Amino acid sequence: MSKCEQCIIRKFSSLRALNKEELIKISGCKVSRVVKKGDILFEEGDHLKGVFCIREGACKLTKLSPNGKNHIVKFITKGDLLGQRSVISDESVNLSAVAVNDMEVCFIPREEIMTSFKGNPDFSVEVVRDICYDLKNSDDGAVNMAQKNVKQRLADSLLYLHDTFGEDVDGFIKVQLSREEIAGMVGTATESLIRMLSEFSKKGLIEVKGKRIKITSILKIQNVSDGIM
Amino acid sequence: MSKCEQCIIRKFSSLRALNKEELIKISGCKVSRVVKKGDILFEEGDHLKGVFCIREGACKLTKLSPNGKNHIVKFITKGDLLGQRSVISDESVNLSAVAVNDMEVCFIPREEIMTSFKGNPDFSVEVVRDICYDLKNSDDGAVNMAQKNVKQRLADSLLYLHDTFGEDVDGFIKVQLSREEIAGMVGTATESLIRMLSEFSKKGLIEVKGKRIKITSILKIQNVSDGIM
DNA sequence: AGAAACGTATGACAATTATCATATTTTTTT
DNA sequence: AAAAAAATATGATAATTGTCATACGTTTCT
Repeated sequence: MSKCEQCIIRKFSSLRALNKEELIKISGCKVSRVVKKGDILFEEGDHLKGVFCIREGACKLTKLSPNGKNHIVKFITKGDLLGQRSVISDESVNLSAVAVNDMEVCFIPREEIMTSFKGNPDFSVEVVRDICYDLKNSDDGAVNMAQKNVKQRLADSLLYLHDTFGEDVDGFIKVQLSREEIAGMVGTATESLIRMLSEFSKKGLIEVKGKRIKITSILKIQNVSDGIM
Repeated sequence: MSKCEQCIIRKFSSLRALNKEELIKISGCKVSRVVKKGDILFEEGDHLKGVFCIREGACKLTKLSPNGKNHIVKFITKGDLLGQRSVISDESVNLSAVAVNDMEVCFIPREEIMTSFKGNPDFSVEVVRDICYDLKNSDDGAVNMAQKNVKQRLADSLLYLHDTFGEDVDGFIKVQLSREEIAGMVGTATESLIRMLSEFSKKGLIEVKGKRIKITSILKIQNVSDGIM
């Protein structure tokens, strides 16, 4: 089993603020686990006993809307921590986490996180910084949802996916989502989403091959997002 | 000048986790200030040098959408702290704060907050808890914005206002907003909002007297919010 | 291989919402 | 108190988006 000290996640998440002793301690009690595509890490209402480190793969954070649709709030990818919010505030999670591809995750028990949080100010500042960043993004997202139309929101979602997952060798976004899932991100009906994807495709903004999507012109998509059409 | 130790705000915000010495120290360097209705506490992009304690009155947190409309993200009222996020993460604010009525606020310099945050684990846990709570609400809000229609969102906004400001003696919500401001909360055109208010009024869900709004049946509004119409 | 199930796509239509024009009312200013 | 400005209200219409029906293509299962 590999040690936390050498793990890449440490470099990019709030864990970077931990000292050697803390890392060794965590290394000893963490549990590694493989999560298959479609598997559920946790569900709305669950009480988490620790945080997940994503070593490989990605998952979506979803929330069941009152209308019965599954809304994708965001994606958590390699190098991210998952579950910080509810572990530290000691509340049940308000979102479900489902793997969008095969994952490899480590589980760090709540006690370890809290001990470091209370004992290591550098760590607590980093954790809060992470959560504040999420809060800022969430507020921005809410404004976009409220003020933009579906076309603009689709543009936003495509840019977000591109940003989060990057491109493969052919320039396609490195994640495969169903049309229904994308509709769930954008907040629209699946049929409407499909139509809009074809429209974007016809206008040469994107190229679609099955589930794979390539952004042909970031600038043009950016313009759509900003309402310049 | 009154002391922080006796201030009501202390009881309801994360400040309750501060000890006597910390409170006395803060008491000594805080600055009280009166903010008139319509005055700006800070604007998108500003770098805050401390947090505000709201002793009296309320302000709206708004964000200018790419479409040029002012979206109201939330309200901060008596007893709340304002600016924690950006003070602790040491980033510029992403929202503007504008007084919706006359306010009385205290300003606590950044250094005081950070010293306590780093030195008093109880306080840092409370602060994070507050921010986590905001994050949870923001995520929920984003989902509602994305998945609900305008009518449902108006119901949500009315319930939120009722919750946040309470009722006056006649049962009207204790805040007066322009139609444009409410439209900015809901994320719709002002004309659409006005129509929907009349519709709610005709159906007996609310009673409208000028800028004053009374919810006649919380249950019915709740049902509208949930899509039961 | 064939059937069933599912995801994707498209047409037709209805419902929702935005926009523009124009009253009407309220508030502010002079 | 009258005039001007701003906010509220309503009608007409267009644009956007959702819903239902149906067809087509893929995947899955036996």
